[in-house]
This record gives sequence, C-alpha cells and structure tokens, in this order.
Amino acid sequence: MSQDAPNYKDTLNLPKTDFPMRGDLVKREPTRLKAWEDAGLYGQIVTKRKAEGAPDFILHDGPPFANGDVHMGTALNKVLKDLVVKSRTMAGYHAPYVPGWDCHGLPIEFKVVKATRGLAPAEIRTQSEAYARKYIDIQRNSFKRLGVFGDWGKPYLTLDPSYEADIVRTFAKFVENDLVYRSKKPVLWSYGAQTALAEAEVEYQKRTDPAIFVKFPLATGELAGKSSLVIWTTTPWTLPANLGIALHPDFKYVRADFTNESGEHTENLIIAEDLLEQFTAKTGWKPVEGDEWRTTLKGADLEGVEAQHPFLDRTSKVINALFVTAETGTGAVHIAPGHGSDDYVAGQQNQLGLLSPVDDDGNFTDEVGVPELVGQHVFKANERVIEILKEKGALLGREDYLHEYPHCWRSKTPIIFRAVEQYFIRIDKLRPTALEEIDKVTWLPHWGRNRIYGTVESRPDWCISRQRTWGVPLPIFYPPQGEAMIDPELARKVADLFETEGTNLWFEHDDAWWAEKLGLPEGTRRCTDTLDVWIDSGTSHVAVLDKHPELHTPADLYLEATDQHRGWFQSSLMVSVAVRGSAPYKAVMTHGFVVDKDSKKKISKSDGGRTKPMDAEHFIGKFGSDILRLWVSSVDWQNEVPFGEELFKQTSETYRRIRNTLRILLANLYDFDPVADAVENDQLTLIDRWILERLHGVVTDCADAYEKYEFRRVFNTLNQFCAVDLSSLYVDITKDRMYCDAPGSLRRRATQTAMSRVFEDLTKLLAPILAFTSDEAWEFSGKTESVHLERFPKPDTAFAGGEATETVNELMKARAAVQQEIEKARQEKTIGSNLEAAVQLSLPDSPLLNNDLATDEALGEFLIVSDLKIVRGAPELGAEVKPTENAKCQRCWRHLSTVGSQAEHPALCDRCADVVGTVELNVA
RNA sequence: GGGUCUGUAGCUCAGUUGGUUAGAGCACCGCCUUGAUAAGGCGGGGGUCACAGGUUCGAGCCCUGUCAGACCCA
Repeated sequence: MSQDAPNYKDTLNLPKTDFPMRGDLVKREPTRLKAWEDAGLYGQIVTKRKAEGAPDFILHDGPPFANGDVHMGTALNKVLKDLVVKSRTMAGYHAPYVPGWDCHGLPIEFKVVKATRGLAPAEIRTQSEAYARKYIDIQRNSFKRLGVFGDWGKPYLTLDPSYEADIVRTFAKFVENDLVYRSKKPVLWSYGAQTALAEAEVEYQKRTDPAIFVKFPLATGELAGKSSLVIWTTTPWTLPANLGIALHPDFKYVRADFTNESGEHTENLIIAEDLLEQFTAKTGWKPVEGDEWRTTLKGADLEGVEAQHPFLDRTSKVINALFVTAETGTGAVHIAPGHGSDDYVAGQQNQLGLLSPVDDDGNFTDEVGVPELVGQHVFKANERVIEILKEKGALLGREDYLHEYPHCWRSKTPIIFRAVEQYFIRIDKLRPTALEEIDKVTWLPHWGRNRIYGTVESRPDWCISRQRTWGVPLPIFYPPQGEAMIDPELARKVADLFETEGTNLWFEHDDAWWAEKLGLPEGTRRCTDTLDVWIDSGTSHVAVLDKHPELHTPADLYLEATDQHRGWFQSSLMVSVAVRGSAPYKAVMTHGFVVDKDSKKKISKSDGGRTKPMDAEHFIGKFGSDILRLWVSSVDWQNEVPFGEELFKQTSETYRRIRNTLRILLANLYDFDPVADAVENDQLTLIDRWILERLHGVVTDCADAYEKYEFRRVFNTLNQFCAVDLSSLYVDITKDRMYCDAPGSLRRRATQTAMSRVFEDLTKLLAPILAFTSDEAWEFSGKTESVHLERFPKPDTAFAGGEATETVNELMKARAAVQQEIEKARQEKTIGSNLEAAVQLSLPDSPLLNNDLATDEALGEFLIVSDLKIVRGAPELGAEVKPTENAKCQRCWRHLSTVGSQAEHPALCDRCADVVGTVELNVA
C-alpha cells in the first residue's frame, strides 16, 4: 500500500445519525416527559381514538393506598397496567386510564395520631387528609416519571366528597336490599384509651397471668355424670362468658381416673393423650395405674354433648375445631365467643350465642351472672373467679404463666377482647349470585378463579363497621328511644350533604345540629363508627366507572397483585352483586409479588439490617424508567417476580442492544426517502426478503402476545429480532452494500427499503415497553408526531410465504460450518477477519438453494466472505478455509480477484472502481 | 396446619397433543474487528430439567410423595 493511495473512505456511505448511542435516560427522560405533558399527549391519544370511533377498552385502576413512597411492587403493578393501556391503545382501542387512590384507613390515622396526641376527631381527619394528599403527590410524580399515561390531572380519590357520597348511597342500597344487620363481635379493646384497636396498634409485652385447669362435668351423652372435660385458660375472667368447649376432631383423648397428690380425691377426666404428662406435672393429678381404667376416644366422638358450667346454671356445648393444638393445655379449649376471634368464629359456626359482660372501662356488667363480680375490673376479678372455682371444686390446678400479651400502644394497659355492636352485611344473600358471576369472568392466570371462588364460598358475613375516625361515617342514628335507625332515605339525605360539604361535616357538628338538619327527634345521637375501607375501594365501580363520562361498567380488566383475590376483587364483586347483581369486571388479571432474586423470598423492609433498596425512585434515578419498564416486560408476572439490582444491569445490556439496533437502522437510512427511493417487492434480494419475512413473523407474534398480555413474549421476540436477526445477521451482512455500493444503487435501496419498514414496525412494537426510547427514535426518524399516537403495524402479507426464510435457514447451516472453520484458522493466527479467508464450501443439493435468490453472489454476501468457491451437489456439507491469495480492495476491504482490473483504480475491485467513478463524476 | 400456585444453565426466559445429542439472550472465557467503536462479529465452556418413586417402548412434559418458595387463611 503506497502512502499516496487515495483516501477511499470519503467515497463510502457510512451510517450517519445524531441519535445518541447512550440512552442517558436519567437525564433525558424528564425532558421528554415535560414535552408530552406540555403537548397533552395522553389527552391527544384518547381524543384521537374517540374521534375514530374506536371500541372501548376499560382498565379500571385499583387504588393504591396513599401512604409511603412507590416501591417496586407498586411500580410493577403500575407499569403492567400501562403496558396494557398502551398496547391496547396501539391495537386500536379507546383505552382511557383514570388512576385513583385509596385514602381512608387506619395506617394513615395511626401515623397522624402517633405524631400528635390528643387530637379531636375533626382534627385527626384534617391532618389525615393532608397526609394522604402529600403521598398522592409523591406517588403521582413517580408514576408519571415511569412514563405511565393517564388522567393524572383528575384522578379519583376515595376522599373526594362525591366519592364519599357514593359510598354512603351504596350503603343505602345495601340497607334497601335488606343486607345490613347489627350484631356483637369481639374487638381488641383498650380500657385505658376507651377505644377499639387494630392489630397494628397493639404492642406485645411480657405479663404474668394465672393459668388454671378447670373441670367441666359432662351433662349429656353416654358419659353424662361419669366424666369431665378439663380446660386450661390464662384468662379466668372470661369463664363467665364461656359457652363452649372445643376439641380437635382427630386428636386422641384419654379418659381415665385421676387421683390428686394426696390421693384423697379421684376424678374421671378426659385429656388429650399428648398433653397427659404435662397435665400431671402441672396439676399433680395423675392417672390411676392399670389399663382397665383407661379408654381412649376421638374428639369427634364427643361433638354435640353438653358440659356443666362450673359455677353458672347453664351448660357448654362441646364442639370440634381445627385450631385446637396439642402444645399447651389439655386439648380442650374454653370457648367464650365474646372474648376471642377464634372463639367468635367457632361460636358462629356452632350457634353458641355470645356473651360479653364487660363495659368500656373493663368492668363486669350485670350480664356476668355472678352478683358479687358486677362492677369489678376483669383483671382484678381473676382471683375471685379462681376462688369461686375452688369453692365449687372445679379447680384442678393453677400456675403462674409468663407470656407475651398485647398491650395498648397509647395507654400501655393490657388489651381485652370484648364484643361490641357492629354492623354486618349478610353474605349468604349475595353468595349464590357472586359465585355464578365468578364463572362468567375471565381469570388470568386461570387458577385465579379457584382462589376467589374458594374465598367467596367460605367467607363469613362482612363486618363493615370500624371504631375509627379516618373514614366514611356510617349514616346511622340512635334516637333517645327505640332501635337504631338504619334507613336508606336518611342515608341518602346524609349523602347529599356529603356530596357538597364532605364527610368532615359529620365530625364538625354535634348531634343536635344533625338531628335538626335531618328532622330527627331531639336527643338523637349519630353513629360514631366509620365504614370498612374495603367498602370504599370496593365501591369504585359505582363512584368511578358509572360516573366518569369516558368509563363504564363492567370494566374490561382489573389488574392487581394476587393478594387482591381476597381484597379488592372480592370487595368489588360483593358490592357490585349487591347493587347491580353482576360482576363489575369482565376479566381479572393478577401478578405475583416482587421477591428477592437471590433468596427468592419476599423483600421485607427490615431484613436483618441489610436492607436492600426497593424504592422505585432509587432505580429510576440510577437506570431510568425505560430500564425499569423493560425489566417489567421481561419477567413472568404470573408468579413471584424476581428482583434485584443485578437484574437491572442485565436488563440494561438488553436495552443497549435494542437501542443500538434502532440507531444503526436510523444511521443507515440517513439518505433514504421512502417515497422517492423505495424499491418494489420483486426487486428485493434474498436477504431483504428474508428480514421482511422475519418482520412479518415478529409483527404477528407481538400482536398476539400483546393481546394476551404476554409481555415477556414480546420482550423475547423483539430482543431476539434485534440481537440475532438484525444485529448479528442482517445489518452485518448488508454492511458491504450499504457502505460500498453506489448510494442510489438498486441493491442498496432495496436494503434501505427493508430497513425502513423494519425500523418503523420495530419502533411501534417497542413503544408500549420502551415508552421514552421508541418515541425518541421515532422523532429522530423525522416524524413530527409521537409514536404513541400510532397503531401497531399490520403484518405485510406479501412476506407471509417464508420462501426466503427457508432458504436462509438452509444457509445458516452452511454459515455455521464456514464460521467454525474460519474460527479455527483465526485461532491459529493464519487469518484475521472473515474477509481474509478463502473458503471452499461443499454444498449438498437442496431445492431450497436452487432458486433465483440463492445465487453464488448472494451466498458470498450472506457468509460475509470475499473469496468463496461453492461446490454444489456435494455428498455432504463441509467447508475448507485457508488465507486468500487475492489482493485487498482498499475501499471495501474484500479480497477479490478483480482488484486492479480497472487501470484507473489499481487498488480497487471492480465494483468499487465503478462506484468511485460515478461518485467522482457526481462530485465533479 | 388448610387453600391456590411455583421450582428448566450463574441470571431472565423458550421448550409445540410425552418421541432423536434440552434452546435463546445476558453474564463468563478465548479470538477477530477500529467504516455501529464507551459499539460490532465469531467460537467456546456451562444444565443428572428441585429431589425420590411410578405409568410408558419412551417423560422436562402424565401420576404420587418429599423438599423449598409465594400469596391468602388459620
């Protein structure tokens, strides 16, 4: 190579683009976001589809709780929803998305009350609202930053007065349909703070209580008068409310004569076999020697018999329950339905009734049935109860028992379980329709159907009242005389007031004001309870879908994490069945929880101090939203979703590849005008036809995958298409023609024609996932409108045939054989690049390789070798490689026999000499 | 403890109605490339398909059990 050789590089058509190689997402995404917002892009999209008369697709947003920052689980959910909305929009639907927030509820109230003590209810509510609004703003910013499109200016909030009014009106409908009743149910009660508590407001502290063994003689059945059950309890004060004894149906119980330590007394007792030793050790009562005195029975054998209460004139029913354990006690559990939640459920199932003879201060009421106990505090009464048992000869043993016992977080006093009046919805009236409706809904994954069916089948009546402040008040009144007024008309009047004034009205005015306003008798009090927040969110189909002009019921899709089978999906279904007799959704999709990639365990906020970041903002700030979105698309949402920082690095690599593929396509199209330069289909070469056939497959597959919400199939398909078909094959193979052929040559224009179509379709297919990057690339291709206003491409049937694909698949075998041989030579350092190889390819006859497209020239191009001899009709596929003896063309770097054949350009091959001639002429 | 699920290379995923040596991408190792260059190409190593039984001529795919994990309930 002489020093004064012409610089042929300037005669090449090298790729050219300003589309940056690096995404710089963290910096660049906010700019695009701003542009979208300024242009009102979401509104444009919705308006456009509406104008087209596009069919509706309604994804109804389940409202996240307005508390805390957006963590990865919430981000996953929101991005999945956005993938649905964007892909349905691009599939041609009018898919408005109205996001919402769940605002009422204990966690917020608890934080407010904790921060400032002694607040009046109205103040608690004002501060709770401020708290909720603060986090709504924080979360909204994160969701927007993630590229989620929606009506962010007008989201629905469960604290909106109109929403609250609809909750109350919905309650009125419940009443009208005879679904509401009043009944007692035990709650965690703090007599120190005189209020009901939630589990979260309870602190566990060590406490010593008397644990006692109490005899209950059997009063009916075969063993009546012959034998006694023995219970063990750490709350002797609940014995006056005892209404049952629970045995495990499958446990083995021993019936035997026992004698006490002194041997003076003998009792015939029934004790779980596994707890016999413990019982003897703790009480001193031991079985009389000799097997003839012992018999065994199953818990199931005694079901239904009655036992005599040790000091009250009534009996306790023996029932079976699976929660009975063989760890402590006797295997017979004292059941006081008014003083425990297991007890309550067991009482319901066995019609035991309910007693709860304790007032707000924790003192016994008349109902206790023992005159001397009335007015005594329950914990003080423990000792007296024990004495009474002793007097009656029912006490078999006593010990001091140290245990973790719940205490009030505020007053630090021990908690008692105490039944208070609550309001319930009769689920039995809704259950048959609810179950029928479940089978009309499409559940994704399909097993979701079983999950919700199971819960609806077995759920007890719905307790809808809460002794809380931050919620929608129960519009119920208590007149000075007579029953509680649960009246739909009254409730609607209240709702109308709430509609304009908000629910704070309930707390800002006193009973007298309300009585006068509603024309109720003087002295009428209003209910101080609020509604269960599951009513709030479960009413969204009424307050949002029915109300919003762009939406309607039933929604096409609800999409939440699997825990909502029991939560929102169920509450929405129940409310909907109650008010309209049908399900509020046509389809329900659930995704798994985000779990730690390494341990496959749920990421907890405190994993032994080594807290891993899980805030979405952390990852947005470090990688950018498109990476997070790409991660969401790559993952199997049906199961637990693995998550970790390494995964983001991995996803970033995939992103880089896709981005660079878009970039090289753009760069190769810099001088291409689709209108003027596009080539007819029949002018395309083998490789062009092949990539368009591949494109046909990709477009078809992605449309199908998007339709089924199988985003990771889209991810895999497009990743494969970019990495293998485009980057490693098509772009690599066409480099020579793109760079070295004359700019306007048919062959080059053919490839640009194909690349232009590939770029457009690929960008559109990526748009729902890479919301920012695809829009950026779209812009760089010269488009003035956002890619998000486009529709998905339609597969071009001209390339559905697959002839080129069959040929290329055949050639891929030859390519593998050649590459392996070249690699050997390369490792031996006999050649460097592919173009330095002289290849002899033995090719067996194949109809696929005997067509117009599979010319020797096309094969050489396909294999990216310059010196290729093909022996067709060989017995088997094979390749031989040695260094080529041809000279290297200084322009296209191929080693060809034609180099130097044109005297004007001794360093160039035929083709290049021709091209350079043209270019120079053009320049001149 | 119960219900509903899940378990394929280091990681994320494919594996068609059970049928020849289980596939990609990323990561890893080696080489090439400086005309996609904070890019690109080629080659390679790596899986007893959680484990143990069973059905079958034949199982990653079907059945049973065990183990591990997730959600809900208790």
